[in-house]
Amino acid sequence: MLTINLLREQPSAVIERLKIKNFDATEIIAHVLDLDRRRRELQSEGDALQAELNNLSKEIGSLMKEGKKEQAEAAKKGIGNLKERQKQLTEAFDAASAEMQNEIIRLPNIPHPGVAPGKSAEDNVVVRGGGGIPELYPGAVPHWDLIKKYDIIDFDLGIKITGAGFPVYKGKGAKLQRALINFFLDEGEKAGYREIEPPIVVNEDSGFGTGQLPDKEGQMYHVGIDNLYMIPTAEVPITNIYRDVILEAADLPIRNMGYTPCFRREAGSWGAHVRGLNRLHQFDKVEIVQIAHPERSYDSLEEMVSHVENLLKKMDLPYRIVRLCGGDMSFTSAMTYDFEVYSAAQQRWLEVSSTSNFESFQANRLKCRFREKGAKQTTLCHTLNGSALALPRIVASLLENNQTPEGIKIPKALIPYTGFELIS
RNA sequence: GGAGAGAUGCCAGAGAGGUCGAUUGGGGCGGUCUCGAAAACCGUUGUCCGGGUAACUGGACCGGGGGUUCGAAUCCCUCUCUCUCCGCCA
Repeated sequence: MLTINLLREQPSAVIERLKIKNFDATEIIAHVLDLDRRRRELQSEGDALQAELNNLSKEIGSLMKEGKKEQAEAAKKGIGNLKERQKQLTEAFDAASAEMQNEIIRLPNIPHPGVAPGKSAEDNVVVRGGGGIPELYPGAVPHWDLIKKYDIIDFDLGIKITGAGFPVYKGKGAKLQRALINFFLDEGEKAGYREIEPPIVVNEDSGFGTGQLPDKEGQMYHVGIDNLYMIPTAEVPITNIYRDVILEAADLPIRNMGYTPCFRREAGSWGAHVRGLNRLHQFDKVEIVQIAHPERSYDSLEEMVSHVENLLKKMDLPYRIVRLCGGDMSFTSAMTYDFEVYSAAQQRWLEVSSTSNFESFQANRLKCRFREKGAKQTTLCHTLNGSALALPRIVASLLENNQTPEGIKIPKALIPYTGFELIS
């Protein structure tokens, strides 16, 4: 959520920069500023009235104390009208505030000046890449065939137990999951992240804090009886640790990470290119989250990008890093890097991580602030997060890229974690 | 799940219709003393929304929401959470 101060102070600059996201904010901002003006007028009038009422009450109080009953009763007489007026003012103020809030919430985050304009993924900027595209042997097949051949991931069994998109990992398939999670967490710890094991269902306030609610409730599984939401990403609980918190500047940046299963309904997004592990309702992910000083949040972003890149290098996966153009960025992000690994048998790039700086957009909703040493004033923090990493597509490309006639070779860095070198 | 108790500022804890943003203690910060530190003493210490260049100033906030009243931290209703006992249980 953008701050009202920014909209007040530089409305035209906001409109200009939101064009990069192909968003025309002209009308919304005009409406917001109008509501803001009205709201402030109403508040001034309401506050003055309240001050008058407070004074009258105090007078009545002292009259009562002095035993001047009649005078006190007389003073009560005029109050009725004032209270009627106050009721009107309060209602008008609440209405204007609520409407303003609803309008502001519709505005996406402002992209960083470094974000390129563009309409779709076609316009994204490839920053760099690494790892050679492997030459597969003639009998190579996509991962959805490999998992059957080696009986390591079972979609049909998942359908029986739960439904489509809930795979069952078996034997070496299950152990590979566990190995990847431990590998990612250990690497994260080396990079200075504190490990968190959060709840995987959250309340409404948390959903609102990171921006899943009120808009995207259709994308989350909802536990109706207790009004809780199953998390689509560990970003939600881990970032919400800092909801309604005032930090010290010296505490920043804060680096947390956590492994959780993630649940996504993916309503309406099934179709071509989502076979096998490419898109699931439940998957495992290690998420890294930083709370940063506004002046240094892009250092944090670079640091996170290097960390993710390092993971991909260690697993010898062919990858590329892409800076998303305005049109392909999420509503809440100011700058996003996507990491893609090449899936040799599918012959396409698969997104395995999205690492973003949200600047103060989430922090404003979260009320996550910090204070400079000695300062009285608080300032919104910047929040960042990234997948490091999401498992399914990593598994897909590991299986496809490393397949040989003898079986699937496990990358060296993972062998200490799997305890085996080959899936055969 | 049943019964009871409770929710106040960074923490502990007063406060039970009138001047309470809230006694007091601890902690933190600043100062005096000291070569320095401790102790002691003095001072200070929340958040949010308006107005004002500023000094300053109006309003709100005592778990959330609603009500009674001229006036509520204090009374009533409701929700949430915590604790104790009982039951159940990984």
